[in-house]
Amino acid sequence: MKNDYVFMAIDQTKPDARKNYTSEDVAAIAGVSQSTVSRVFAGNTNVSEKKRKKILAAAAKLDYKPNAHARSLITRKTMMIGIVMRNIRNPFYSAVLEIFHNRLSAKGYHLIFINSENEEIQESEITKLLEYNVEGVIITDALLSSSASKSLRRYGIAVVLFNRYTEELESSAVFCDNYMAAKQIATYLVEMGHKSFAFISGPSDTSTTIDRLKGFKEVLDERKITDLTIEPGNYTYESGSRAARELMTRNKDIDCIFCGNDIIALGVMDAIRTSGLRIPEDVSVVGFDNIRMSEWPSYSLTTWEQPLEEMVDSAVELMLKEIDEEDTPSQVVMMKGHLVLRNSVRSRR
Amino acid sequence: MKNDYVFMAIDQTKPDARKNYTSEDVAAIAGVSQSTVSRVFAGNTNVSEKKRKKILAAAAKLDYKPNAHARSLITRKTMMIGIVMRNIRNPFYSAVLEIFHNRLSAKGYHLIFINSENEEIQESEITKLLEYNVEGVIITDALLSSSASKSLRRYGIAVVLFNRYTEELESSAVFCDNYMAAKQIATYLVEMGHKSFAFISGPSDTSTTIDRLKGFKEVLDERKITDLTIEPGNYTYESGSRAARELMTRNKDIDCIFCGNDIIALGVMDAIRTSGLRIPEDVSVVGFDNIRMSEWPSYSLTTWEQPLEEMVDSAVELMLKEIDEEDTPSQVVMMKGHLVLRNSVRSRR
DNA sequence: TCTTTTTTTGAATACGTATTCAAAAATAAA
DNA sequence: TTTATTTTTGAATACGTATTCAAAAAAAGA
Repeated sequence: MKNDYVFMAIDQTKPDARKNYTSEDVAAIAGVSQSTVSRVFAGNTNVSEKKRKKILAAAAKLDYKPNAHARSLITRKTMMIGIVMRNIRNPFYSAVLEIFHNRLSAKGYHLIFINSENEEIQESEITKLLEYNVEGVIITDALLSSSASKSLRRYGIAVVLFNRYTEELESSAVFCDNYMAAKQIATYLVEMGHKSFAFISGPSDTSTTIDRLKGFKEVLDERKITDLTIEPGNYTYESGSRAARELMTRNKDIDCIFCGNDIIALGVMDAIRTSGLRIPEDVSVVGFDNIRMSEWPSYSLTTWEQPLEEMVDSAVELMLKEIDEEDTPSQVVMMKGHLVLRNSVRSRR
Repeated sequence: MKNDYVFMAIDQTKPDARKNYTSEDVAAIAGVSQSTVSRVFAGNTNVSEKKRKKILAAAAKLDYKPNAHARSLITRKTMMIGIVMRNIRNPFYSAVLEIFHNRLSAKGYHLIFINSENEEIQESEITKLLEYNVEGVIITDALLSSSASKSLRRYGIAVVLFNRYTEELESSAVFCDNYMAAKQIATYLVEMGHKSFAFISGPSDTSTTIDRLKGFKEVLDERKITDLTIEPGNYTYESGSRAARELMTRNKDIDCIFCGNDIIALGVMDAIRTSGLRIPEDVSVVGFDNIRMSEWPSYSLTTWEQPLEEMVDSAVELMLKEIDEEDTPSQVVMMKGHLVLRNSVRSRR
C-alpha cells in the first residue's frame, strides 16, 4: 500500500517509426553523390558552395544526423571517454563528475559513466569500454587491477588516475600532495597546543590514506609525540561517526581528530556533538577536500582544500595529450592545495 | 605559487600500439570462417563444441573483443542510454544516478552521461545522443524543449522523464504525487497548530514546484488560512538560506516553513539558527526528498520521502518496455512516498 | 584561343561485425 | 547400406560512413 502505482495511458499516435535517413538519402535529394554529403558533414572544405547549400537543405529537411558508429568505424575516433567512479554519493566526486563533464564535452568528448563499488576496478568492469573503443578512461578514487590495466594498455587506451596514485600501474595520475598536506595539518594542530591525536583513515591500502597518515605521523614523531590513535574508516559519513564513537568510548582524552576526508569529518562532528561534547571547545576536527558542506555554519570545518578545478583541468590535459600524441610517457601531476581555516579547531594553549 | 605543478616523467616502454584484432584474425588462428567466430560471440548456439573451444582459445590469445560499433551498425542495437541530468551536485540526484547506473548496467546497458544547466534541455544538447543512436534517454529534474522532444520522437528513441512531468511532451514520466504529498504536509503542519506559513519554491515553472505549492495552498485555503508567504528559490542550499534570511527580515511571525526540497531546507535551517532562532522551538521546517543528510543529527529534518529505488525501478521498466516493444504508448507513473517525522517540527498548541 | 594547374566530384572500397543462403557435414531413419 | 533430416559451416552481403583515386570541371596562365 505504501507506494501505489497510478497508471494513466496517454493516447499518443507515434509518427511512423521510419528508418533513420542516411547520407545516401540526403545525396539523392540534393542530387549529389554520397561522398560529397559525407565531405560536408566531415567538415571537408573541398565542396563548392552551391552543393553545400543544397546538401544542408536536404539534410535539414530529413533531420539527417550522421551515424557516429559508422563514422568511428572508419575514422578510429570514437570521441568517447569512460569515467569510472567510486563513491559518486560523496559530494566531492559529484563535483568531480560535473567538472569533468563540462570540460570534456566542451572538447567534443562524451562520457560513458561507470559506477564501481570496488577499490580496484576489475577487467570485467571495463571490457565494455574496450568494446566501445573509448579513447581514454578516467578513474576516480580507485585503482585498476593489473589485468585491467594491462588490457587497457594493450588496446592503446589512455588512462588517467584521479586522486589516486600507484607506481605499479605506470599510468598517468593527478592528485594532491597528500603527504605534505598532512604534514602541514599536523604542524598546525601541534602548534595550536593539542596533545592527544587521532586519525580516521580511509581504506588502509589507498594511496591517499597512506600518504596522509605518513605525513601526519612524521610530524608527530619529529616532535616526540606518541599519543596518536588510528581508527579505520572508509571515507563515508557513517564510518566517521562510528569511528568517533569508538574513539570516545575508548579514549576520553583525545583533543583533536584529523579525518581522512570531509564527509568523515561531518560524521565525526555529529557523533561528538551527539555525545554532549562541543567542537572546537572539547575536540578539534580537521577534514580534507573542502567540499561545499564543510563551510555550512552547522559545521564550519577547518579542512584542506584540494584545488578541484585545476586538478580536473590537469587530468583533462594529460588525457588529451595521451590521446592525440602517439607515444606520450605517462605523467604524474601532484598539486598542493591549502589549509582553509574555519571554526572546528581551537587553540589549547 | 598556490598550486605548483610537480611533473615526474616515468620512463615507460609502451607495447607496440598494434591494431585491434578482429574476428577475422581470430578466425585465421582458429582455422574457421569469420562468420563462425561472429556466431560464437553473438551467442548463437549453432556452433559445434569443438570449434567453439578453438575459437575461444584463439580469442583469448589475442585478447579479442568484438567491436561494439560494427556490431550496433548491423544489429541496430547500441545498448546505450543517455542520461541527462541537472543538479548532479544535489545529493538526491547523485543517488538517482547511482541507482540508474546499477539497474541499467545489470541489464547490459551503458550510460552516456550529460550534465545540463538548463531547465529545458535544448536540441543541441542531445544531438550527440542521436548521432550515437542511443536507444533511450532519461531526463532528470528537467524538461525537453519541444524541438528536442520532436527530434527524439522522430528517431524513435524512448524517453522517460524522471521527477518531472508535462502533458505537452507526451513522453513517459515517473514522479511523486507532489500534490498529495504537499497536502499531507500542510495538513500535518496545520494540525500541529502552526499559524503563519511560508513556502520556499523551486523554479516557478517546474511541475514539482507547481504541484507542491498547489497542494499546500489548497489545504490552507480550505481551513481559511491566509497567512502564507511564498519565497522563490531554485533547489539549492544557497537559495534556501537566502530565502530564509529574506523571510526573517520581512516577517518575524512565521512559525513554519515548507521547503521545496531538502537541500533548500538545510540552507534554511542553517540561516535561521545563525540568526539566533531555534528549530523547532521557534520555527518548524519541513523538507522534501529525504536525502541522507536530512537524518544527520545536526538537522534531523522532517521531510517527505520519495521512494527513490522504486521510482528508478519503475523508470527503468518503462524505458525497457518502450525500447523492446514497438508501439508502447507513453505512460505516466505517479508514486506516493510518505512523511518521515524527525525533529524539525514542533507542536504549537 | 589552347594548355596547364587547381578544385570539385563520384565510383569504389574499407572499417568490423551479423546474417542470409546454400552447400557440406553429421545424424537419424529406413 | 541408402535416404531423409538436421546441424554446422563459409561465402557473400549489408550496415552507414570516410577516404582514395581517377575523372571531370573550373580556374588560371599563356
